[in-house]
Amino acid sequence: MSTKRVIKHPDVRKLEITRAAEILFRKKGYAATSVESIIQKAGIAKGTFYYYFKTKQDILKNLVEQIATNMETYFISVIEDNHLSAIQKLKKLLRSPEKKEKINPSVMKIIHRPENRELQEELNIIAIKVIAPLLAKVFQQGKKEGVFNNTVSVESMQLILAGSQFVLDSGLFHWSSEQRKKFLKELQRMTEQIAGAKPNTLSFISSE
Amino acid sequence: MSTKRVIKHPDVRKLEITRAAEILFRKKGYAATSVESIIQKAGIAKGTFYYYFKTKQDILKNLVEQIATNMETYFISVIEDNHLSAIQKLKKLLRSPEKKEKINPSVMKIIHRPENRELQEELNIIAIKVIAPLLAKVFQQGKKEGVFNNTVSVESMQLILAGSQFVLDSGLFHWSSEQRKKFLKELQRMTEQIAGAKPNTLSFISSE
Amino acid sequence: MSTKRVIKHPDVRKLEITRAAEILFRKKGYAATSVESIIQKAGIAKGTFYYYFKTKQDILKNLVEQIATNMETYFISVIEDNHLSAIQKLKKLLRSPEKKEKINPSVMKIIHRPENRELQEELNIIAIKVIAPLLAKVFQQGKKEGVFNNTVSVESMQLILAGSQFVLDSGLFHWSSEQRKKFLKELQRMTEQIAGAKPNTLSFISSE
Amino acid sequence: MSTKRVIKHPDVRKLEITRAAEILFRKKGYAATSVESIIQKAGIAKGTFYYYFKTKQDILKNLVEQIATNMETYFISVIEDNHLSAIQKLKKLLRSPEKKEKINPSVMKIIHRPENRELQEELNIIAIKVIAPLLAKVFQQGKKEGVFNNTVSVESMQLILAGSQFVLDSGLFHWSSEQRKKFLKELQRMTEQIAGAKPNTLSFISSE
DNA sequence: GATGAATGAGATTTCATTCAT
DNA sequence: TATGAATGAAATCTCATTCAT
Repeated sequence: MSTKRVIKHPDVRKLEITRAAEILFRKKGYAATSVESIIQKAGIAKGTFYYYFKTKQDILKNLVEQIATNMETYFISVIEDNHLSAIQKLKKLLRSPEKKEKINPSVMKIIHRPENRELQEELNIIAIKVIAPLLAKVFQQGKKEGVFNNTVSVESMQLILAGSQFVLDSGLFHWSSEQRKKFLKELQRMTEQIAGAKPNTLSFISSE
Repeated sequence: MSTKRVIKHPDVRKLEITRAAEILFRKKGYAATSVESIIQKAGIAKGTFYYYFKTKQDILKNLVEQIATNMETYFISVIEDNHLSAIQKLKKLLRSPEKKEKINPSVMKIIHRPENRELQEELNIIAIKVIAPLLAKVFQQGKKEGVFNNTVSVESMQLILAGSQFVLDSGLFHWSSEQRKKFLKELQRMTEQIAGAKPNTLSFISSE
Repeated sequence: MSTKRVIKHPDVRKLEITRAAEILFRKKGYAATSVESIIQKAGIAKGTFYYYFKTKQDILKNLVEQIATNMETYFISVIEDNHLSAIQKLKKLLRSPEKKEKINPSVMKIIHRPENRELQEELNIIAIKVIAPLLAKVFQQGKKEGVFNNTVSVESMQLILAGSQFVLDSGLFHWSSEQRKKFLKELQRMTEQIAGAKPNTLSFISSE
Repeated sequence: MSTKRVIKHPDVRKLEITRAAEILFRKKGYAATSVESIIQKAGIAKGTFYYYFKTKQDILKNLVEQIATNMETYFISVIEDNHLSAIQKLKKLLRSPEKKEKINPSVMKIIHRPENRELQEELNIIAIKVIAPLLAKVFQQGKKEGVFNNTVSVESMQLILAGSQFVLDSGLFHWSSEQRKKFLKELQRMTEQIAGAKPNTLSFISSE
């Protein structure tokens, strides 16, 4: 029954466990994911889990911090790149595969639940409070570059971001791919209207 | 010691239990609410709960159906009222106290969780699929009445609805009342831009 | 496997569980007694245990309070009986079978452990702080009745009580019955010396 | 990150671990002290602990044997010193700082617990069986020297020893310093009465 | 209709111990 | 000698659900 004891570098092991947990959290939610299922997926013993994480909550907190840091770092790195135009930055930030890896809406939902209230702060900061202002900055740059006519307020940015995330990325709705395309097209149009851009300036939004 | 057995009309009893559950679900989430706490709040015995509801899930399903029906009925009643202009209808639908009672974003969140997957359909129908198209209809009426210049697509409506709900009504963010006002103002402006309305046509959006 | 569900009066059930726990606590100590073993001895399911007691600690606390109350009540009842002489009271208090049932040195030891620190107060009150003063009172009565020549201070009483309890009743030593007799004889002599009584006035101390 | 591997003389290392364990056992009890906490206090790795001690029990056994040997050696060395009078010996044995270091009531309590039954014998020998008889011998010497009138039986000695230890040195009671003084005074008086000594012959008992 | 005692599967967590390096 | 990652049995506790009354 018992497999041989395999020793790995702590960082590797910890990452493996985190990955296993992440997958399960996304699939079944935090509460419905048992530590038992995590260790089975990770191929470790119960004790190993608790060697790396103090509690089940702890692994969630880890996950969040990781994502938060990743996201912010990535966004800032793009924004501070002086070689890029506003449009180029938006492309990178909104639809690039790099971003896909970092943002993690389902984990956000987990965290937002009242029983994880202590972790909310963290998320307030990233998703809406950090990312949206950073995006608003890029739109400002766009206005300077003459590609947008309006100033986009941080609040508008937050509303748009939240809306698209909830409708498109939350996984709560099961849209057909046509419906999805329609949504992205409308999102593009809305954003162009709000920013005062010429039609199709932001066409990359709707091309997945 | 033991409380007297109190016999009530089944419908009354059932409603009482449902109300107790609703309050707790909103406050602590579905998973974190124990049947024990529900019966305590409702002032009944364990067995009584299971006399009225097959399972814990069952009471949630009940709650959803109830809300869904209430909401849809209310929206349709307003929309079908031929005496009202588009603006009047929007006022009633978006900011009236009657609506406040019926829409229930926290229950929606409960339901949307993966472990309650069977209940999602229901909510897809109401929140985004039913309400948004109904609102889009009213905007269409508004265009006919000459108060809006653009057609507002169902999808835009859904994005705006989702965004405002998530940011403002989810209870996940703790905005100051000024920030809240700023959001509502921006929401108003965004909606006016999208609908192609004159500034302040939809001022009621930002007057709580 | 599963036996039929047997429903009993809560008081009866609670007492049964308490008794089972008491026996195991005495035999193996508090820490070494698992809830599992308690429920097996009591013939109940895990849940039933936690239906009656919030935690494992809780049943210990219960036990203590029970003993404390019993003991004090009994001692006071004897002391306030005006028909009895000091000697008669001491007989009743020190060696009667009624007392045997109430005092419970092994539970006292459990409680005195540092990890149960919160429960110590309780015991300070009974064993040393309550009982010893009550006994000292009886010795005072004895002096008035002319059977003792010395006043016995509360502190002396406490030291004697503690010593005899630790050596004889703690169960930590495994004395032969002769050794035990010798101890009781010496305890008798010591007490007589301290109280200033004629030899064998307190002979009942050494006659089990 | 990882601390350098420090190599020490085995005896030194073993002593360090033993000391760490002793402190923790006294503070929190044997069961409540984890091997983890011991290695942390000792600044070593898990494996190192198990290199020096077979099991957790093993370190306790070590501790006991050490204490037992120390104590007995010390007592005998004092008793066999022909230059000292009985009173001088008692002074050394009962209240000297050397003794303080060697006797160890809290470890005794640990050991006396039922789950450590195998270790009890050891302690029966020291605390009550070895020390008390040795003290009784000194009282005998005192009688020969004319300073005591009565023979003090081993059993009386054991009762007094146990009582004073339990009440005063167990740490289970939190006496004020006045109460403590009162106890010592009464202990002195009791002992003098039992030994048949003139008042204040044993005054050193009550002078800490 | 209503009660609440009883259930038991399963969840989280602890910790003494092992073993590959 | 020394390390610390890995183990897994066992402990405590939760809670939706059942059922005799």
